[in-house]
Amino acid sequence: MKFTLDQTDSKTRARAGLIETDHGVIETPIFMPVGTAATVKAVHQHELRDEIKAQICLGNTYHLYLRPGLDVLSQAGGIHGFNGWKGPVLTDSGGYQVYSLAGTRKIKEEGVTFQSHIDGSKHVFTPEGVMDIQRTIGADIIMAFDECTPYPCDFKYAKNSLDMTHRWLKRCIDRFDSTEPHYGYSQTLFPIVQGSTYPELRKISAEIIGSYGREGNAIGGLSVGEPAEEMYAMTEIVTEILPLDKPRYLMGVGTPQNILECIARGIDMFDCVLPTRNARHGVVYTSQGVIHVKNAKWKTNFDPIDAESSVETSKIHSRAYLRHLFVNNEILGMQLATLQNLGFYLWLVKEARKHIIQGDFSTWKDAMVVQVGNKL
RNA sequence: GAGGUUGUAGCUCAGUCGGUUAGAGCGCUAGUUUGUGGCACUAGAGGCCGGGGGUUCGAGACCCCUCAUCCUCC
Repeated sequence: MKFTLDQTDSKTRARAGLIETDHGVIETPIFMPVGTAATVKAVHQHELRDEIKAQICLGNTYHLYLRPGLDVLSQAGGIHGFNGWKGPVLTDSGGYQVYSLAGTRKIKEEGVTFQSHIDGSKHVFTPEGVMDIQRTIGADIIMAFDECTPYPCDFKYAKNSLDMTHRWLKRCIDRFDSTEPHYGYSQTLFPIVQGSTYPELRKISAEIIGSYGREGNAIGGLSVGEPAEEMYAMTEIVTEILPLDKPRYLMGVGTPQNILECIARGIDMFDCVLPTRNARHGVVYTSQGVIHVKNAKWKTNFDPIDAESSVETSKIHSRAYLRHLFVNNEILGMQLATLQNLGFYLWLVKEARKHIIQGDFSTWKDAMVVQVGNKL
C-alpha cells in the first residue's frame, strides 16, 4: 500500500491524498460503505462501483468468521473472489463486537471469548487468531484486534483497557509480520488508538501507535454515545500526534456533519453504518438536508428524491413514491434509500476533496455543515 | 314474517362474579439509530363501549325498548 499526500488545507488540518492498493486506488478523504457480511445491505456490487462510486468497502471479521466461515472464504479465494467486489476491502477485527456484544463475551489478557449470536457456540478471538482470520478473509487493509471501550468509561478501566490493547497490538504486529498473504496481493495492518475520552490516554496511545510506523493508523472507541464535541476534541488531540504522511482512519464515524468536522481535523478515512441502516429505516440524506421519508408530509411530494444526486434512481423517483414503498414495506424502498444515502456520502467526501485542492475547504465546509443538517 | 348472532379505537378483536383512569395487535403520527446479531427500538394521538330508558352505591357487562348486522327457517 502506498499513500501520497496531494494537498493540505491552509486553514484546517484537512488533507487530500491517494491510497494505492493492489485492488485499485482510493482518493482521500473517503467514506467506506460497511458490508459486514460480505454485502453492503440492499446494494449490488455493480451499483457500488458504477452508481455510488465506492472506492473501498468494509467487511467484518467476527461476522465472516461465523458465516460463511473460513473454509468457504478460503476456497472462494478470499472475500474478493467470494462476493465479486473487485475493489479494495478493509476488514474490522471484531474489536467493535467486544463492545457491541458486551452481554455475550468475556475479555481476558489472552483474548476474548464470544458466544455466537447465531447458535450460542463459544469462540475465542486472540490477537494472533484474528490476524490469521483476516489473512484468510483477504482484505487489503486489516485492523488490529482491540477493545472498543464503552461510554462513559471510568479512568481506571480506560487505562487498563488501553494498556491491554497496546499489548494486543504488539502481538498482532508480531503475528502479521511473520505471516504471508494467502492470495498473491499485499495486505497491510492498521493499529488503533484508544483511550476513551481522556486526553492524556489518547496522547499516550497516539504516540505509541504512531511509533510503529505502520502504513496507516486508526482511531477507535469514539462515536459510542459521547457528545460530538468530545469526539471532535479527541480526534484533534490524536491527529496532532499521528504521522502526517500516513492515512488516518476514524472508525465508525458518522453523520455528514461529523465527517466534515473530522476531515477538518485531519481524518482521511471514515466508515459508518448510519447511511445504510438509516436508509433501511426511512431516513434519507440529500445535499439539501435530511428527509424522514415515512413522514406524512411526503405523501404527495412528487419532487425527485434528490435532484442533485449522482445516483440515477434518486433523480427518476419521487419522494412520494419512496414513501409509498416504505409504507408498504417494499424491498425497493430500502434499495433506493441506500443508494441515495451512500451516493450522497461519497459525493460529500468527493466535494470535500475538491475544495481542499481548490483551497476553499474551510468556507465550503462551514456552509455545508449547516446545509446537510437541515431537516426537510 | 319468526327465531337466533354480533355491535367496544381507523381495522380485527380482548374485557373474569357488576368494582379504580376501558385494553391488545395492526394501522396512523412522530422520534431514535455512529468500526451493523435483529426491515429494529421508543413514544404519542385516537373511545357517547350502536342509541334510549331502567335496576344498582356503582353498568362496556344485568333488564326493557329501539336501530344496525349477519345466519337459519317460512
